[in-house]
Amino acid sequence: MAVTMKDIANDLGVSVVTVSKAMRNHNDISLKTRTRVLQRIKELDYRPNLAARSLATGKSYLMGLVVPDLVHPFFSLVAKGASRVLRKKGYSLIIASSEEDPDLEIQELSQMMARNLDVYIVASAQTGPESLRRFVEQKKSLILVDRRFSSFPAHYVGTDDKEIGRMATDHLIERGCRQIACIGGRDVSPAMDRLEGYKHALISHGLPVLEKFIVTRVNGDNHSDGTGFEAMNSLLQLKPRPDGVFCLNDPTAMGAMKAIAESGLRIPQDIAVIGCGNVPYASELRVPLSSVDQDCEMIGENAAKLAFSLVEGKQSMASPKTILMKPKLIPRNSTNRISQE
Amino acid sequence: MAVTMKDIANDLGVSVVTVSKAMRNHNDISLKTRTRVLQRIKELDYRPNLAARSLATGKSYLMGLVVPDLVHPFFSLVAKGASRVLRKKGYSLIIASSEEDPDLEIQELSQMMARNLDVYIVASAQTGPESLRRFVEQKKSLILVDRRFSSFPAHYVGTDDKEIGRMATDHLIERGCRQIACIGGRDVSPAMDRLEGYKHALISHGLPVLEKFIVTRVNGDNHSDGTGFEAMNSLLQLKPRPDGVFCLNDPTAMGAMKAIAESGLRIPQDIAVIGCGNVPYASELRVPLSSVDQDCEMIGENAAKLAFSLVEGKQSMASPKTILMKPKLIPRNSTNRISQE
DNA sequence: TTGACTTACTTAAGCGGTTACTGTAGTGTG
DNA sequence: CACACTACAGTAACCGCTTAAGTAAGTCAA
Repeated sequence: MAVTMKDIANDLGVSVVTVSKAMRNHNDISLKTRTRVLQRIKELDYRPNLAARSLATGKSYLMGLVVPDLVHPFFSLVAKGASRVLRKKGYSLIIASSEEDPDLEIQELSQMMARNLDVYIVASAQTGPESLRRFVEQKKSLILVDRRFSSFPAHYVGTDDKEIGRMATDHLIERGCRQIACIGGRDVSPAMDRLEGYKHALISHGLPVLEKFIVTRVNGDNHSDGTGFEAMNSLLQLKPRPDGVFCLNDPTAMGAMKAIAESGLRIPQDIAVIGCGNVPYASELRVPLSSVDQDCEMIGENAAKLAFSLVEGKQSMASPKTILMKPKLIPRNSTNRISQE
Repeated sequence: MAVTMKDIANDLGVSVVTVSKAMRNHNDISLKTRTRVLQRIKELDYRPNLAARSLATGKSYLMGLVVPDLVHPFFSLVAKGASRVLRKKGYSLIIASSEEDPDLEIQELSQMMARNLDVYIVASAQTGPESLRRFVEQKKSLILVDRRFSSFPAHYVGTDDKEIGRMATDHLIERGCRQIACIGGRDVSPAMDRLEGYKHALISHGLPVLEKFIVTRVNGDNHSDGTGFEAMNSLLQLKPRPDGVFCLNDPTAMGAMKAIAESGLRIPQDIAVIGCGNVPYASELRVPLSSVDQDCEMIGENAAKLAFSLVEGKQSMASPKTILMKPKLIPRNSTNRISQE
């Protein structure tokens, strides 16, 4: 069996409580004793049993992260950012993937609740906030990332999605596009907000908002599905054809680019394409893809930092905080119409 | 506070032990009592406190996964596969990233050991097995994935890397390449084995193994670094120039393709390129990349299954098991010289 | 020199479960 | 009808750690 406090206490002829206190720098232990204890701890390579500590303190020193898809770079970057912050404070991260399935998400969260995690960070696949309410009821600390719900007050870390929509659309307009389509997901807050930004940008440039140019699909953010490809193919049938496409995320943009390429049209000369998320391999695609960067790692970092302020009682669930990253335009060849005219 | 067994016991006028036994289908509880207990459990949405259970049983119902880079699709797919298996059995997964730093890896593992995880699954960034020995000494269950160490007997789940090397090189030869270079990592077992397979394939086709055609770098498996790019640039200086390149992994291949493209040469006509790992976006790259698929998810699944057989005592650390996936060639345009002759 | 404080440590209790042992009806056996 | 047996439930102890409440010795001012 592993070394316990008892072993150390016996070796040194003190009580376990003394060991416990010495270890955690309580101030009613003499320097001499503390030194002896720490010395012995080091010798035996002792590490406190966190399950026991958790039981005694009611804190688990664990945070949970539930994402819809671990393989999507967006979420793995969020995980990486969060992980980096937690590590420094001796916390560990339990990660679960909901595979975009609302029921599975709830199941994973239930599992986590049995472990009494200190904070739950969730990029939710729910269509509404109902299932999440019981968190708040059970006084659990919940932080939403990426996706939020109107009329559900909760801590949130994400990106200024309206700004993303504006930024991407402005960029296409600036590059000379006038028939600008939009492809993306549905029902999730980032998609809705980006779409709103898109419309706003069109209007403020005096361009019409055409419903036929807007294609939304459920789960439009997945590598494996053909959302972008199919949507683009249907857009290519239209007259006039779009000369620019804003894809609400990069995987969709990849599908769209494929469709354009297969139809024999050129990117960006015939149709310019811009995505969002700035996946790490955006520059290596068939045409290097312009995208709007969201600084995913910072989203993770900020979520973790917010998590700590919840644990430490500096923030409460009662007054939800919202942290929005500033998006950043990364122009690449897929919208480079000026130099290639 | 959350519902405890005590609450249920009080409500029903029985002892906590009865509740505990009923919950876990012990056979010395009457059907009637069991039903009442389960009923009440459901009503109150009770979930046993896993920290307490862990303390009492010595099992944590947690498995740990340490990978060098969570954002690399290979490892996130492994995580996904493992996660899927664990979920079904009520286990959770603690994931940590070592960022390819051996010290950080040890630190993360120490953290995990404090939680008494049931099994540790590691894609190690160590250069040797020394630091891992203490696991075996402390009788911890350890499973290595992807990378292993000679002279360190441990459970291992990976791919038949020599076969990968043979397969990729054979493919290039079959496509007419005769000057075949190889770019990849160093010091890690997959790289060494694939290189061996590469040499073996050349030899068995009567082709010479030229050291100048073999470029190895430490940490050659990272998106952000320029290993593939730099290595390819140096290869392009050689006379005769290689007409085919086997990159030990896809990110390296992406760098190599970039270098080739920038030099004005064509893929695959002038130089064919094949990678390994078959990243999800391989088909969307500037030239769709031929690759050798490793079935990463299955690696994760198998590691998790092996983990359970360790937990259940069906396997022991004393007789390490090795599970190798069969690699699969996925030809794409980057080696498509026949139809484009 | 005595009571009031400190300082440094210990004892007791409990966190929420589990396991091993005990006890008590009811049942069947010879 | 005494006996052993089975079925069911309860009691006690413990997992390793923390917190709160002692306690004993030393320090100091009046």
